Amino acid sequence: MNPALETLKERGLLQQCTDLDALSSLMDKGPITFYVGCDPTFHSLHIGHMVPFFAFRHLLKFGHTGIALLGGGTARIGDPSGKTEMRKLLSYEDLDRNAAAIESQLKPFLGFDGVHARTDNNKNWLADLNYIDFLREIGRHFSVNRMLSFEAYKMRMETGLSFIEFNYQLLQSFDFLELFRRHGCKLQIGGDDQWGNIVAGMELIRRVEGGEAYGLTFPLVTTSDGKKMGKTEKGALFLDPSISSPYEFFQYWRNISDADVLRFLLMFTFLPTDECRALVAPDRNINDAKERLAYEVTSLIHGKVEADKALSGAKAAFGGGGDKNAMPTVRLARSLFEAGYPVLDLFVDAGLTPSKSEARRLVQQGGASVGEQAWKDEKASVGADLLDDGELILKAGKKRFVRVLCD
RNA sequence: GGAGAGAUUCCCGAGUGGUCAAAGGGGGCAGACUGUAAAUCUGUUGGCUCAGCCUUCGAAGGUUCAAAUCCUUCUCUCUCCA
Repeated sequence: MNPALETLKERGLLQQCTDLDALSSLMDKGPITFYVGCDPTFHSLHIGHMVPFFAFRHLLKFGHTGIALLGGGTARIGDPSGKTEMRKLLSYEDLDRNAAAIESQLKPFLGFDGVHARTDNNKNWLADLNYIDFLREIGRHFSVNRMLSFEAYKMRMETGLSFIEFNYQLLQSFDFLELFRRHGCKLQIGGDDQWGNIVAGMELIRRVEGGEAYGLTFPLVTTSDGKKMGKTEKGALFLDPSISSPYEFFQYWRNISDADVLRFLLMFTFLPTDECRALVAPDRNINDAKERLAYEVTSLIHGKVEADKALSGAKAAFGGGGDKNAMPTVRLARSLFEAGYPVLDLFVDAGLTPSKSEARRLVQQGGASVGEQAWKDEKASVGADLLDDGELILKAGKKRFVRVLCD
């Protein structure tokens, strides 16, 4: 098999391919152009979105040319694949803003140079489409019977599928066709939920242009307990540091299940395969592997400086040395402590708890610590005497720490 | 356009005049067990000046000593028919 495809396979980034043999020999002959799409439905990507972009980088490394397609046009509709409900329609302004934000998140990761890696936005060709022309030229190639048989729509057949969403597949197929025409793009990669859309695009290219194109999907990333990673999940881990701080980001990876470590090392880092396997060997401490994973991914997304800080902060918080300065820190006025800081207020102000009621619960359930000491009395106040050199460590539960700093 | 059904706390989903801050499940949080893991068990899960009070059951009015529960109007969703 072609080495690039081989790499994707051993990295767990290959779920299905429309014609693996043919694609492999095509890629053997020389660099090809591929694309991956991403709809700007929010102003930040989350880690689940990154899987295709890891594959993107692998393919770049093998000399292929990638296009990251921002779905400024398709996002006006919303992809129904795998969703239970219609997505809220966003304003064009929001979509433009989101697309710009996402592009700037991808830039450092993919290093768009305009030659080997570039972006495009399908708004460029979708926004001003003429409906009648589109139906004549593109719509006639789609069989509704066939579309209805796609797994992607099954779920929505239960809850209802609007016509606008039903068109999504045509638009995505049209994207593929456009990229094929404009840039000779012959491969679309994406999550496995995109299979139907990808196949449809491939077929459209064959019908309209008589061209050969391919599709390749990655497994949908779930955690070993079956939860969807990122995507619809609530506690999605975003790339935007103002939503998910680098420290939180690091901790997410540090705390994944044992069963996921190898898979995630392969998927979300560029460590050599052998090294990934060695890290999880039975004679090695699995926690070291998690730490390495956390460090590597954080470094890829937030940069080495932030990764070092997060690692150091985590060590300080969990008692493995490290640097306290790198722990999540909150500044509070010393005078508040001198006056006696009610614990509940303190926990809220430190951001460990969203409300005083929750702070109260935390204390009552024995999850609160002030300066390494369990704090039992919800009514008591924290005085300045507990400050150690203007500093105080607060703990909520076992994993959430904040270092309070007073001037 | 016609006929029905529905909108409940983060999500799903009970509740049909007071005993409802609202069953149950999911998720979250905390405790025990551990390895900053998983699984399991336990507790907890609107807010506050917390044995009390305040705000929540699509929106606005109304009936009542008392409404998530009854009436009116409105908004939205779904199903069936045309």
